[in-house]
Amino acid sequence: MLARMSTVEPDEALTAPEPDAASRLFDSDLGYDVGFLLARVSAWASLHGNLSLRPFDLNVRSYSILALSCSGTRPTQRECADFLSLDPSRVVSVIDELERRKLVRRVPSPSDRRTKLLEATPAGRELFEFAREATATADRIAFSHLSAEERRVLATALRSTALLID
Amino acid sequence: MLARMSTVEPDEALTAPEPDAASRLFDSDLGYDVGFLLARVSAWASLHGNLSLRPFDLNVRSYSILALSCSGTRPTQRECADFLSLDPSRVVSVIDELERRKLVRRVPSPSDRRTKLLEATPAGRELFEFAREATATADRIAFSHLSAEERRVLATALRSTALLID
DNA sequence: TATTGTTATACTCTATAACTATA
DNA sequence: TATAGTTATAGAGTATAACAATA
Repeated sequence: MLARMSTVEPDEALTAPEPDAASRLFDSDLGYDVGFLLARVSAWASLHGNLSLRPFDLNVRSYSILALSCSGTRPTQRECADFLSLDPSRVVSVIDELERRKLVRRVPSPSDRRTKLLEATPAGRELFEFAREATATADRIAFSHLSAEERRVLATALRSTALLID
Repeated sequence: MLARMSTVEPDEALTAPEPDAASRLFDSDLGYDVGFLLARVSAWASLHGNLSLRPFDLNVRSYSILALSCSGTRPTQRECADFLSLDPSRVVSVIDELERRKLVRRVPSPSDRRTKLLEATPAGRELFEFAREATATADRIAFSHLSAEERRVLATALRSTALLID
């Protein structure tokens, strides 16, 4: 990313694109395909999300569960699985790890003894605040080439789309 | 998606959100996290991309290779692997399948006998045109809740981001 | 010595099914 | 009978390493 930005002269990039493969192939139909672009940007965001969460011994998955635990809504494990499009069996191990680290608690539901409500501990909330700050900073840098208005439209467009799909 | 749209009264959705988990959890920090939203929308786009490509016996991966083969730039397998962030060993089997179906050809490079250039056959180009039309239509429907301007900004923001990352 | 395409292998991740305890 | 959480297992998907041909 930075390598490309620093080696390409701005006006040269506009008038005489580099002859390397990436530039050539980005001129193909695929380079304008929203699905392809989504996959590429999403994979990159996930990669760098994991990198920025590494100092906290978290990844995008455990961070997501922690975030839901901090939401104040005390979601069930099933709700987390549905919301994150994960199999319930895989949510178990993530929570196991978070609970082992005393970041979240499984609280028995008062109304249904089968279900367990998820709740962050004070330590979990504290770690989440730091982690959230770190990822937010990383995101700001990652999308710093966009204008404030473009970032706003991108975020709202993604959110409204995510709300529609099941 | 459609189920949600049809069961929620518009004004009710604005004034009194449903008490179900998805709505509640979408109000959490995670529901505004660009990385999370990207992952969710991207996964959904991939799923429905594969569905719309099924009539052509393609998936998003083989479609991508076919698209690059139709670009007129005759990319090498290595270039395809780099551009699609795939391991070269996995590109082989995709091309094997496309070549078996006589949709693409491996053309020996005149300048380097190690490399093989990728080229679509007339049949491959024809199939690609149909497939491209189908996915474009699916995308139009998938993002029909966005205004033309929002779609434009979304596409350009994703493209400029994808161009920056390596 | 490095690189392209290829093959074979090992490993991780994920989906599936089964189990318990509740409802 | 159905559901929440859990466990175990099987399968798919992926990364890794090694190979021959060529640069």
